[in-house]
Amino acid sequence: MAQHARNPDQTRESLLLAAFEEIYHQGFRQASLDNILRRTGVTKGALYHHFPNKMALGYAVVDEIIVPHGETRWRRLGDESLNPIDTLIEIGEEEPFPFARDVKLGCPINNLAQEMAGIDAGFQERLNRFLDRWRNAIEFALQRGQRAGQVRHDIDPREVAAFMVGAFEGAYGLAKCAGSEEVLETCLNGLKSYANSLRAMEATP
Amino acid sequence: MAQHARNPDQTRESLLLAAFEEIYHQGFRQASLDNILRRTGVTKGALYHHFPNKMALGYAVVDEIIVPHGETRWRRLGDESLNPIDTLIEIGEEEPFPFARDVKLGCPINNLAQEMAGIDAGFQERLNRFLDRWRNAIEFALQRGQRAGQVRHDIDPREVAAFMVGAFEGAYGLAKCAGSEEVLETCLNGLKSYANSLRAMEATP
DNA sequence: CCGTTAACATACCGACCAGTATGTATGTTC
DNA sequence: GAACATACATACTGGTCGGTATGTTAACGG
Repeated sequence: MAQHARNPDQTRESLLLAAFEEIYHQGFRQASLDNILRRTGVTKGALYHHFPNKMALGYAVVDEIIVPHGETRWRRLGDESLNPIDTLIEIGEEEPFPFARDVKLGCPINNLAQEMAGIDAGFQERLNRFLDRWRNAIEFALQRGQRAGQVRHDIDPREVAAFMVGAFEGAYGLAKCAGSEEVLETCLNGLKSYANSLRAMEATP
Repeated sequence: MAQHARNPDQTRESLLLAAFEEIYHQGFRQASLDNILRRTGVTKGALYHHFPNKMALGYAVVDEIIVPHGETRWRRLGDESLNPIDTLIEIGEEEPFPFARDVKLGCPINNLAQEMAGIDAGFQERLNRFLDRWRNAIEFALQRGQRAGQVRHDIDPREVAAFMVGAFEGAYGLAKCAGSEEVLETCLNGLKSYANSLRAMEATP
């Protein structure tokens, strides 16, 4: 039989992308390897040459696709030249993922976290680590803002950070269930108002 | 063979409860009918006597167990003798479900909503209807609070309601992924602070 | 040119799963 | 007490799934 083009990196990459799609639409446990193979034209032998099992493929999707892309969103929070509240609001207004074309699919990270937490420790640890780093990034940015006089001093940065991440993921979750861009807009507007309420009062000179 | 006790109502009820447990732990699609039958001692013939298929069993769990119990939480928001912000804070401090003994299992409604939205219209419609009613209950309570001078007039009740429901479910989602009561506490404290910030300023006489 | 290995391809397996076919015991009605 | 419906029980089916066993082909080092 005609062998396909032999390019291991490319094969691996297309498997990761197809697996991401399948997992994003179906969840990890409902994701079918046969579907992924059908999507790519890769055969089962090739798949199991690159990954020892389904779990490892799932972990690779998280480690190499979902998490790196998610992190680019809040990386900017570390920029000390910016007002952290402005940055938070900008982040909220951006398109979340290039993946997430459709609000009906929700947030890939939240989807997986809700599905796999309590089921598989490997997934849970990866996703929780991501969410924890996200919370920390916000927390540190708010602390910096407090020192710079941009953020109110009567708020607890750790508490606000956890609340904001929760509210953000919750907004995408609600919108997914509602299947509605409008619900997402409404929730995110609420989040934006909240973020603005964290600003330190301008000292009117 | 020795027939079991013939009590159709009881059989149906125990199926619903076992199905709820299985779905709560595994999600609907991963829930195994054989597991449910094993949990109850009910046989497959009995199950399919009471429900035409797995989907109908799942819908019944939502309609007869999950939604009714969820609604008891915010039913109180309609009480006009109470300050709606006090009520919201109290609701946030209550134990969420008698089901939800364990923060690691998350919120049954959110779990199902995230799993089944976009997969099955019957589930999605039921869960979205619930969440929509919840948002409306908060919205109306806030409007009433505004008229009564208990809630600030510079907020949009609809926006705040969506934001709060999202933040609430998001808090349970984060805590589930973190597997941590502490994360839940932190998020809910943030939500509580937010709720307090909605109070109308006391007119100092 | 030969041996070895990486990179696949094909065929198959046992487990599980939703659903069904068929049988049977029990209570109710006339 | 016969007819009938309800409330089950048992055994089985077709399909899907993750995973494996066993090839085969191409590239490459010596």
